[in-house]
Amino acid sequence: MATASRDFGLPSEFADDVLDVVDQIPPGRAMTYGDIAELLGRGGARGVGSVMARYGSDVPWWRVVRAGGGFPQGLEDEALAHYREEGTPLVGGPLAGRRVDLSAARWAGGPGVGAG
DNA sequence: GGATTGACCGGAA
DNA sequence: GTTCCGGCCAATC
Repeated sequence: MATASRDFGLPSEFADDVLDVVDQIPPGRAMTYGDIAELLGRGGARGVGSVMARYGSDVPWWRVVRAGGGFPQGLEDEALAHYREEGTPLVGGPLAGRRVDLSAARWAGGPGVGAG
């Protein structure tokens, strides 16, 4: 697994795995860097972020947020635009949106993802 | 292999 | 709510 639509070879299986999980996040949902790292069982919030910074362009990176629902550094506006069109639950509503409402958007890796 | 960077996390003031 | 600090890990030069 972890190699379905990407064939440009990644520097490590970790990177490939991270992108794979992010790609599994359904629209209108979101996950935190720490959650992805924990779902994989390795890496870490920092490790996930590092991979995303280089290869996140190939996956719906906006569905990945920081702990608490914050947006990726330097892409706040980009992410916000995607949440509005996907209908992702935002704190205070789509007009106040500055954070994702993880209490409603948090995705724990649906059935078939991770170790099960 | 060493040093530096970066889309992070949690705690405290 | 904002700011400062240490810890954590992977990619890059």
